[in-house]
Amino acid sequence: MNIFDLYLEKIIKIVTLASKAKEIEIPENLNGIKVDVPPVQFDCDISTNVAMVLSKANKKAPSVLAEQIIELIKKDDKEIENISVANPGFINIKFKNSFWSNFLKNIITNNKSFGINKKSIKKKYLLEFVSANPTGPLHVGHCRGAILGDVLSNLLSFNNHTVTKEYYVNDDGNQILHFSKSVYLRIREILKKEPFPKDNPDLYPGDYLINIAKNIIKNNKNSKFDNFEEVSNNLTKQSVEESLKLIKFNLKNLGIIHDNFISEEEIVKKKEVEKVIKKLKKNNFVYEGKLNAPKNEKSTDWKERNQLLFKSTDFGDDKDRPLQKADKSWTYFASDVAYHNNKLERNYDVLINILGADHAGYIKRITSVVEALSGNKNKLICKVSQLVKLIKDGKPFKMSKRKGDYITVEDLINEVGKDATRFIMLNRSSDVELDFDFTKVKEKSKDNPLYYVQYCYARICSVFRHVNININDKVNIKNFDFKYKLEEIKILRKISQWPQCIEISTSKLEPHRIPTYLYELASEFHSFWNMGRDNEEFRFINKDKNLSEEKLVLLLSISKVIKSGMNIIGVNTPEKM
RNA sequence: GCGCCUGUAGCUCAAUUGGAUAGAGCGCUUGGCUACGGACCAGGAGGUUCUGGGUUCAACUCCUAGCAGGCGCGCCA
Repeated sequence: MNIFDLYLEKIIKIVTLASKAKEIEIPENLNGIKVDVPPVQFDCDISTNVAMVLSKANKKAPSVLAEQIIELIKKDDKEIENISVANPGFINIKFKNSFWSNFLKNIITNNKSFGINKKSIKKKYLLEFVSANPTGPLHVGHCRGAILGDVLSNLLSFNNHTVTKEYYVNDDGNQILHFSKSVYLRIREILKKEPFPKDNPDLYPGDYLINIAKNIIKNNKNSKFDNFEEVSNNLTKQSVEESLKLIKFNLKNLGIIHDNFISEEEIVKKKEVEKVIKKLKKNNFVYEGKLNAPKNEKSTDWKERNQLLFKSTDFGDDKDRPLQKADKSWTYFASDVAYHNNKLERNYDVLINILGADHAGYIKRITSVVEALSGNKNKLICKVSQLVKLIKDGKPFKMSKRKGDYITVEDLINEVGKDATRFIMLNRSSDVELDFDFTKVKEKSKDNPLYYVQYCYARICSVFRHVNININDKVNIKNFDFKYKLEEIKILRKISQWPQCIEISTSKLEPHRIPTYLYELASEFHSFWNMGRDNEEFRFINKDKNLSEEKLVLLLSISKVIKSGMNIIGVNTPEKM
């Protein structure tokens, strides 16, 4: 039940009817009309700008027109206690108690669907996220995008869309070869006591490779590991598998489970790259040509050559993008083009990619390809998550792949925990860089907004324990005819805004609004709770049984919204803390 | 040089996709625990929303020109 949508429909209906009766003029497009949350100082529940939008067409001052519309609304609606005009022409509405009683009754009986956006058309989404190279466990840098993707998936599913979560495994190309070579050298180190070359920047120095090497030795007792070329194929495959094991373990610890893992190598092997290039060629999006040297400092040794290019400049990219390397093997981009064609062939309505900030420069070319292949500019949405700045002991902490000293997801979960990690990573818009202060999150965990929200839920559970009601049971309420105090109405207003929070988070793919909302709701609750300290009237458990029931319904609705929101962001709501 | 992101209170950030007197946390400061859980609450101080111009009933939000910071800019993935 979205009361803002409800009243928007109502108001549009009222002005449309009035225009038919020649009482007021309306323009063709009524999109500007909105029903919104009024500022707190007005003590009203909803507010509309309808008079301001229609004032031009009626050649009347907004405040004058507003008075006229107020009369129309009053005639139509019996649930309004007070309706008034505020400068420069807003119409503010305050509901009767009965409205809120009905509202609560509605959300308690339909608590599972409260917040779902019922207007939106159900779609099939493909969400690609993480897709980190399978060369080792995940580190903190991967975390933010991983959590963002997972929560977007939850959010879309919550709104009854179909979502497939996919991980693209880059198990082909030079990096994988270097990785496999590193594993080989670790194996030699173990079997033949040959020291691992520490100074080769192409190799992967991390200690986790030793474990991977050990596992592979265990599984290949007959192999001698005498010649890299001989074992390379098999070894690469097994090394990637070992890496994926680590990655899946990390993801599971974060509470993330993908539906599909798609292998780049498989796509290349199946000649899907050739297939898609043929398709693009037919439509003149691929040609043989030369590229200019890139305009950065390290482009001194640039050699111009003829090569296969995708015409991404047709779609607004800076330059056309190469599909083939000098040795005629495919570029990363080429196989990614094939992968995206593969996605398109699986008939999804919308494709979403979650990328780290360091890959943002890649967006234009890949959206261009999807547009070229599908003819639809909005088929692929790329969402960027900005960097996480790690801070330890008040100082920025730089991770270095060369030294192998980076913080893994495992370290993070062990130190901070899944819930705190998810809540903090989500608490900010993905467009801004995030400060992740280790020492703070660990030491001062009481200042963590996660606990503030969880504490709200735990307190509610504690009340229910006192009256011997299981909070998860279906609660039978006989009487819904309650009289609410202003402080309680403030909580009800906040609850009524939950569907809006979901709607905006979903349409903009911005889940950070959810933790923000939950914090605000929890704040309303804690504030009310503390009023019961001085004044028994405000306590939830009361000698007057009817009064207690009224409060318990209110509490229950808060707990339902908190739980629902925490479910979406994938964080627990313990009943005791 | 070009592209993307950011610029809001001392610090870290919100702001319902253009609304009314721009809000929180931390920090500073004054107060509140014999309680339905103090992991909490109430109050105070703190603002030229980076700058200039434009669009309109209305701009933190949109357009434009700048300034500052971050990220990226082979045939690496």
